[in-house]
Amino acid sequence: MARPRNFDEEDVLRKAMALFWSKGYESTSLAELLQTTGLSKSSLYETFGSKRELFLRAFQLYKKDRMDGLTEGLSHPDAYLALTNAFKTVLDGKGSQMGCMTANEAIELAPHDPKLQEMVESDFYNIEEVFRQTIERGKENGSLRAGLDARKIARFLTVSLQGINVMIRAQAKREVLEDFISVVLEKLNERE
Amino acid sequence: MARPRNFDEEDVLRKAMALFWSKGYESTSLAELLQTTGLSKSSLYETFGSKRELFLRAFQLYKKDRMDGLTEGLSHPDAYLALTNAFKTVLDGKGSQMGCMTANEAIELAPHDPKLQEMVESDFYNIEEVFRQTIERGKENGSLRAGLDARKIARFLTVSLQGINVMIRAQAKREVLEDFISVVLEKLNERE
DNA sequence: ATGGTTATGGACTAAACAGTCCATAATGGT
DNA sequence: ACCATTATGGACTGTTTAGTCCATAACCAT
Repeated sequence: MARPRNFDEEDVLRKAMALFWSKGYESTSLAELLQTTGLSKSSLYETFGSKRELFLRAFQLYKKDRMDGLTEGLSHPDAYLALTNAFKTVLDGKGSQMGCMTANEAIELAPHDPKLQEMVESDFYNIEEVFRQTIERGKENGSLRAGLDARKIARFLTVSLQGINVMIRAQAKREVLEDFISVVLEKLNERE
Repeated sequence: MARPRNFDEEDVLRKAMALFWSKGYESTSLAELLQTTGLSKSSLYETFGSKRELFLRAFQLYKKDRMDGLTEGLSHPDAYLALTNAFKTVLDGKGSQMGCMTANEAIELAPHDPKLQEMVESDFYNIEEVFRQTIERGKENGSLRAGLDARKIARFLTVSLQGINVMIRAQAKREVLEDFISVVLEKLNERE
């Protein structure tokens, strides 16, 4: 019926995501987006409408990808092992150098962009929730001590993760992050 | 002998700092800088050379100001009280909404700008050091338990602070941060 | 008060920016 | 094979960007 697209939308979104993730929104130019996605200007505008809309869709995809990864990483029945593993993965995972796109946008865009503030906030809340559920599960099956305040510890882990993301992006020494994570994880073990 | 400047250099730097702190480097235009400092273009370029050099000087001033504030906040002889107070101050302090400029630049500029990476890294190290010294002092005068690993806990506090800065900029609910800080501070109290 | 010196307003530039538009290319159904 | 439809390359636009430059203004020592 009509001429077909010669690109895959999700593929393009992932390439755009990597760029925005690495450089931020403002510092990523349309020219760069065109170059790394391989799209022409018309195709990009026809398909996504504007730089901002492209960004929003890329960011949504990031949130989904990351949440899927986190949920899967936390799926181990032993909650302590699950959480330990999740935190250690952050040091060597895919976006090891780039930190977390949500943390990046929390700093770059959230303060002056209500829409993004909301997207960032909801992502942080989702992270808190998946941590909380993991902790509840651990309390139930005995892999974490019963006295833990699940919500409080979940918030502790969520904010801790953002600290790690900042340090990663600043290229902090590995030992600093290892020390940090080891102290964070002690919180899950200690007797009161 | 010659026509005098009709502005105070440090005053201008502080105004520029506030702008860069709030909006980041790229998103702050020269036009805005001129408007809020009141300088003319010629004066700004004559005095500071370029947008980047102005930014660097503003950032240096920020680092100095903040380190002075932190050192003073930690001067209380009781190290536990000193640290408690320092963390609680972050919630209501001056740049309450804007987070920490160093954390902001860690995310915006450090990954692609070696000079800034270095400035950010050294700031984080200085924070770690002032925490460490406070902890050592606490161990000596009995306000903290002797078993603490000062460097490790100092790193824990440093990274924790960056987590808080991200959340503040994302306008996280106060209770989330209060929960976080309360867990962080427990680390200073607990028996092993 | 005049001259040497620096500060400053404002016109100017070149490049980069996001975004628009249209003529043409490529397709698949008939 | 042709038509209706959508995709695309590339020319084009208006704005904003950081930065330059020069003629003039303001000052202070003499």
